[in-house]
Amino acid sequence: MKQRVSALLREKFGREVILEKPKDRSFGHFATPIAFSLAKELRKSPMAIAEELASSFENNDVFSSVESVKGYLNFRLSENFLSEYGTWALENQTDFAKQEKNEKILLEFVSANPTGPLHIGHARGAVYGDTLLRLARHLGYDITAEYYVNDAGNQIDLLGLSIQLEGRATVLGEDVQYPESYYRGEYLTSLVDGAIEKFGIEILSDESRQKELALWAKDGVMNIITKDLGDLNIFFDTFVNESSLYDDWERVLHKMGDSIYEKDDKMWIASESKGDEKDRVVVREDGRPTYLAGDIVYHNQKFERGYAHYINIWGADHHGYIPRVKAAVEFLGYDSAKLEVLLSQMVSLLKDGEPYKMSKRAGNVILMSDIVEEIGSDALRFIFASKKSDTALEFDLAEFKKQDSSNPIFYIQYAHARINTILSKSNFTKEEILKSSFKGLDENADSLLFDALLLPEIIEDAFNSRQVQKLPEYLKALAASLHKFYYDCRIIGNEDEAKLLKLFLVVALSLKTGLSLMGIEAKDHMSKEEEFTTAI
RNA sequence: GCGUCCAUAGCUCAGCUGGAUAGAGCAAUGCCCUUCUAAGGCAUAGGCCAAAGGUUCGAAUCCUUUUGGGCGUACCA
Repeated sequence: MKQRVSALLREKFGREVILEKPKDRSFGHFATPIAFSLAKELRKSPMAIAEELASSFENNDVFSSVESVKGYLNFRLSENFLSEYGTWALENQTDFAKQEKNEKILLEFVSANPTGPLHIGHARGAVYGDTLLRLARHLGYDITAEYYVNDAGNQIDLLGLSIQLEGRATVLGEDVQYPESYYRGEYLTSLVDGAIEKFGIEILSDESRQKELALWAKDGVMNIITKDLGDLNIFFDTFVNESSLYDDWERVLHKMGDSIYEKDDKMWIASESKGDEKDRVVVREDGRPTYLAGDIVYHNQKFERGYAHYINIWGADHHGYIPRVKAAVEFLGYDSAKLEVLLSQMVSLLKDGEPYKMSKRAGNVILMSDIVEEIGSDALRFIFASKKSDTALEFDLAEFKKQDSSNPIFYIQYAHARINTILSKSNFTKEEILKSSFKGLDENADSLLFDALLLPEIIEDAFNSRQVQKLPEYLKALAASLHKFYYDCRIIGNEDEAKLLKLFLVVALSLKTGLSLMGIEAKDHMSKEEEFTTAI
């Protein structure tokens, strides 16, 4: 819709025209301040220019009116245009708001270490990534969702140790000495049980078998992680194991040539020359690769797979890591501009005023699965998707648990359910409704139709700007328009009942499509919990 | 110290590539169910958009500085 108008104006004026949505619908559907920018070069007042431009728009299929107000050019879309578009949308529901971008994108997100269940901070990145994924798919991108599994390195050794400690303390009843860092949590008990079953109880005390234990255990942890993600409707296309990449190490080293050098018995990458603060160690004196080494092979492998664009979603605490990875990509001979790193900021959770410090190594984590259990996947997804991902978010768990009108997901679901209820109460059949015309709608109805048809622009804008919160913001506003319309205008029995129902079908389509892009299923009915009143 | 992100209503947050009177939810106050689910609607109140400069016809938005925060600044991930 906007593209159409925008293209029309571009053709007419021979330049890109800024198109905006006026705050007040009485100004029209779209507006442009173009007269202000033309004022200088034409040496005329914006008002005069706007007047001239407005009067040049006669006999137009798209606009019913073009007016100049205080230098702005305000456009009102014609009934014909809106009506045809609305009808098209209902006839092509699955294609509504879809596009064919046809670009191959690799989206890597979550990638939490396979050493424990996901916590609330991971959930934010997961929701952000999955929402982007869904938006991109809808826009026709050929996008792959990938999870990078860090199944090599210190954290894996620590997993083996942690299982042994847990087992020795709880099963063998030993008085164990805990080191400074080790994992703890309920999931370890089931791993201990599984390990005993698989390897026999002696594995708990054999330090030489820690690695073996860990490599077995990480698969169990990955099962927990993918199950938790599945509960949030998040699914990955591919998993890449860090451990599988090191066979390639020699070749990748060679590929980077002089940018890798040896000093003090260690291997370094000359990342400082590419904007990093300093050069970094990639292989230690004892031959063990650092974390960065894994990322170098991994990114080489990514680029060799040949995508047009790469998106990584990282926790914001890794932001300092971006320059060195980009440097490595450059050294490998690729364009680091193709690699886009998006950050998912910290989530701080309060509970009765107590701040929770989120650290995976401390025992005191808020498990994502616990929150999903308490408030549900829909509410969690909605709240995370509603906030800009790159700004810190703080919320109180107590507030989060409320399941009333303060929860916007209920508000939107209620709007969708309302439409469904009215449809089922109407005597008109779906065919009759679809056959009726949008023409002759009053201003409020016209405005609602326009709002509902705005979804395609919102989706494209949300993805292009990587600001997924634009979608929930839009859905909230559309639901509000629907609720208000519903209150003001009785549908059943209205002389325009069929066409109003058709209008509602468009609203429902946008709500449903929008929700599905957030991984939320639109509800047709809201069941209100019975309130029992005590008899006196 | 350096890098980076941020600062908008009492609270949690929106505010599109600069544009018409600064927005929502919660909390507060007052209304609206003989009417399609009141999980709803309406109204009131609440703001020197952290501060100061600058660019512009026009700034919450862009630039600089200051103040106050988060995060990073590892051969940890």
